[in-house]
Amino acid sequence: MRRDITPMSNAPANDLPFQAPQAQVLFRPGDSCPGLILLEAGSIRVTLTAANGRSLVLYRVRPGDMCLQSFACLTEGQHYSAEGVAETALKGRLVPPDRFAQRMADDAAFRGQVLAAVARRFGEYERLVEDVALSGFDARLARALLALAGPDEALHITHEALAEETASGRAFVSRRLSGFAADGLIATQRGQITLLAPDRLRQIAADLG
Amino acid sequence: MRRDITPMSNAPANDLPFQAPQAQVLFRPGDSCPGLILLEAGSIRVTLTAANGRSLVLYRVRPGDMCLQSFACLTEGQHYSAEGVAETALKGRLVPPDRFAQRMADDAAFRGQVLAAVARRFGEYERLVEDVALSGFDARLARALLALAGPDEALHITHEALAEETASGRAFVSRRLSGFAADGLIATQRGQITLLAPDRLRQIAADLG
DNA sequence: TGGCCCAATGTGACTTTGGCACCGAACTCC
DNA sequence: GGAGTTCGGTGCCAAAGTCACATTGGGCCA
Repeated sequence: MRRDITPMSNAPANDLPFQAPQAQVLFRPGDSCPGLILLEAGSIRVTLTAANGRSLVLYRVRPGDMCLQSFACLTEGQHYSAEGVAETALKGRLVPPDRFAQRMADDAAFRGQVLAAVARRFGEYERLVEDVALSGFDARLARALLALAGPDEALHITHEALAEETASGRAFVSRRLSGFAADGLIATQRGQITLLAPDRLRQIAADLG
Repeated sequence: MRRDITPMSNAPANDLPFQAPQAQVLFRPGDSCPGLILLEAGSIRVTLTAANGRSLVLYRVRPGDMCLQSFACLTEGQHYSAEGVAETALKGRLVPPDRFAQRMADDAAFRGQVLAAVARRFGEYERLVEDVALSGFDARLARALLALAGPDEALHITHEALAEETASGRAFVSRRLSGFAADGLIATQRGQITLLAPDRLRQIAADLG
């Protein structure tokens, strides 16, 4: 394990409880893997950075889900290939590599849970590829806004961060947000965006034609 | 099973042998899943098409590998989300859903094989996302040329097909190929491309800066 | 309060990429 | 050798991404 994820002392034999503060870097490309993280509370953001310096958000791990970046490490003895950051304070459990192999063999419920998570992640990767390779930018931006908005239809996020979400550039995000605002879809303040017409955004996100 | 993949009659109890001719469509989005394909010979091309009509090649299944499009179906009872086509004549085995579940539970070697394949596919998805979202076009094109070239440093492929490989448009592929040819990197004839300077192509494919 | 600093945003100019249309060249099949 | 079809080249324009620089808003501190 790396970068002081804190194992708690009264851990049961197989699942090691852990927690991490917000903004903690959980793993970086090249790190070896301490085990499978089962997340109980918080959000992990997994980011990929290319050789040329550009980067984007691959996916997020939410409570009840597991961090499958660890998966390749656990089954193939590989290393992490992306970066994971705690978006919020985290609480969860850590299944060490040997326990992971054992539970995959013996524990049908655990196995089912892992396979289901793998299947979901495959689906999300497909959607991501479709998003970045086949969708128009406005659709991608609208999807990001809808996905990141809270129940109050507002987001606290900078244009810079939105650019990383949409695999685009900050300047272009600014321009398109201005466009959205001019169309009455959103209202922008510094560091905050409010969705005024989520239904019309959903229509843009559908991206036909 | 769909579109007349041909199960052979003298099949052993659990793995159903199958074969398919070249250009056979193995599955389309929405199809339900007949089982896990273990490929012994040939190549399956898996293609994703978006609502707006654009499409790209997600990955290929090669001999010794398995078609994990089936995976989500087998573990979650979902349906295919992409299209699979036999690029060449295929030979392989088909593990039906119930046998799949059983072997995942009982057969450690099989389970290991599946998990390894899953881990590999995750890696390939990451590379694909990096390719289409973070790389410049010339790097993507160079990678496609290198990946698809035979041992004789030549490819038989149309610009149209290269456009689908690179998630781009045919016209733009033509233009950039002309550029590559002008730089002495490749030679083009109708329906064929010869790599003249694979090392320089690899350098472009590395895409720094 | 006023000044300062810095992160966040707005904008002009330019490059790269993608889309569309149309043309000519090359191949195929009679 | 003529017709039809596929493939590739090119002009033109729109979308997307980049870079540089101006501007704004907020927080912080004397």
